[in-house]
Amino acid sequence: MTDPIRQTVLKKLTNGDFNCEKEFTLSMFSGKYKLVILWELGHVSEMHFNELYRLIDHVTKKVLANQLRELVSDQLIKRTAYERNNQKLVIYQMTEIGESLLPIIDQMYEWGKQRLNAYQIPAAFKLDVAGDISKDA
Amino acid sequence: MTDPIRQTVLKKLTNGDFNCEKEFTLSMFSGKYKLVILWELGHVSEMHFNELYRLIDHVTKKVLANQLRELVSDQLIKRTAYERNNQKLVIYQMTEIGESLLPIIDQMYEWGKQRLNAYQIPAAFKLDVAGDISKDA
DNA sequence: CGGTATCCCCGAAGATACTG
DNA sequence: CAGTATCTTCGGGGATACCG
Repeated sequence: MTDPIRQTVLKKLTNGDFNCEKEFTLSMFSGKYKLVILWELGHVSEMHFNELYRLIDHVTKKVLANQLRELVSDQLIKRTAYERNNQKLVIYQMTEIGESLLPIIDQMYEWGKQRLNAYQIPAAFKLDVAGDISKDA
Repeated sequence: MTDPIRQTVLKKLTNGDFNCEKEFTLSMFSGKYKLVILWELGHVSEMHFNELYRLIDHVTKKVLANQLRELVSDQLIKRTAYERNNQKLVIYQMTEIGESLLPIIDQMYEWGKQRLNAYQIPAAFKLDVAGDISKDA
């Protein structure tokens, strides 16, 4: 797997499934948990599989593994395996390319926050969000 | 239908299906043709249904109607029906809220362009893109 | 710890035909 | 012109169990 861009994406490109480069960008983070993963990895230097697994509500290992695999093959994050005390460990961390995406994600966060505030979203949601990395209480 | 936010989105909000406000933002344009629609409407003052239909490759009327309906109910675009010479006409145009999303879409366009250039995407795609509203030839 | 392997489901999108 | 109405397909994601 030396492909610079994920196979499916390439296929879509050649098929003309993307109308434009913005759809290409969209495809980078359109998986259900990709934004959270990028967000979290954008705030710490590294993370283990199970850390992410525990952090992200309701995700299954299979799906998480999948999202991570795609993010890796899109070169937004990188995976490093090593060993300590006969224990196999793996860390995930952002690449530069992944980091270059963070400003966009930040803007998405801000836009959503503005918009949700404007409509007084039910407390149920606000509680849920409190678990996320938001500075304001 | 006086709902400020689309039902499905609202349901997801109350269910806690969104981990964060960035996922909410994502849901605004994650339909297959929403980015193009917003992009096009962002560059002209208004557009008819069939103009969009002809402009967007491979979309079916059903799907286009669906995407438009959701964009309307998310208040990103607005729909106006009127009559001329016994002909029913409809125009779609951006709302202020929709326009506030354009900077993000622009950034997505730029990011994708950078990234695709870095990998010399096949000419087939570049031709496809040429049909889009891009200033550079 | 860091994943696979199966089986299943559901909803978005496609194909095609029709309408006021 | 601006859509509906059906029927079908497809694949991302969920549930659960197992593995080195």
